[in-house]
Amino acid sequence: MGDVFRALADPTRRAILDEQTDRDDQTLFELCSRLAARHRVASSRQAVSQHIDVLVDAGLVKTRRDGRYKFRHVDPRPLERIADRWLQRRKEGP
Amino acid sequence: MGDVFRALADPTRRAILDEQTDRDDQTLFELCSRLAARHRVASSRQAVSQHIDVLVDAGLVKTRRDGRYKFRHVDPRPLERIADRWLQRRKEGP
DNA sequence: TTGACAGGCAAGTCAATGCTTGCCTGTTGT
DNA sequence: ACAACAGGCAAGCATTGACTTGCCTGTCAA
Repeated sequence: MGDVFRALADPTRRAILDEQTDRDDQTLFELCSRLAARHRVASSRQAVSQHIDVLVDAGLVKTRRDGRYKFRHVDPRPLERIADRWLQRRKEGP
Repeated sequence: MGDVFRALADPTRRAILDEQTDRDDQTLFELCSRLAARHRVASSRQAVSQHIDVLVDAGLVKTRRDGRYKFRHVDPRPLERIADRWLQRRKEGP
């Protein structure tokens, strides 16, 4: 579970999540070019690939193979319990 | 805003948030002993102090001076918008 | 079949960061 | 006043982690 927090710590990985949330099922090359164009991320293909490994390990990204392509999409479920962890003392009522 | 994610990336800092959420307004020494006793965190006083600096910079912890004591309490507001960032494609309806 | 393409693996480099050590400032109680 | 206590500052060390480089595997189209 700590993997989720570590995965979110890097701004490039957050940009990857942003981009993949905006456009699902991108290939690695497509993701790289869109990261460069729309998020000012100038990382190499290998760097992006390694970031995605971290996101996959954290359970935030799922992959699907199709021939020589590999598609990735965001799984936001691990995020849903993050904020709740320290909101126990929230004021009751609306 | 990226400071919040970076602050949450370290397990010791998450333990500090846990402990401070459980018992508000602790001094540094009190926090250290409780971290050791209840969270198996064996960090020195200076290490804990530096972690708290990171949490303060992220806006997750507020401090209040009272004489030679300094009390700290969690401000969970920066966390409330974290999860929402990547939940845009959530299924609609309940 | 073979060359081009999508992606993966592994070692090495370099900067960020968690932690320690030693010393200093300010406050309180006797 | 002064000793004990709560906390802060700064330099140094060691680990983590992001990124690059070079090469390899597997797939598709001409």
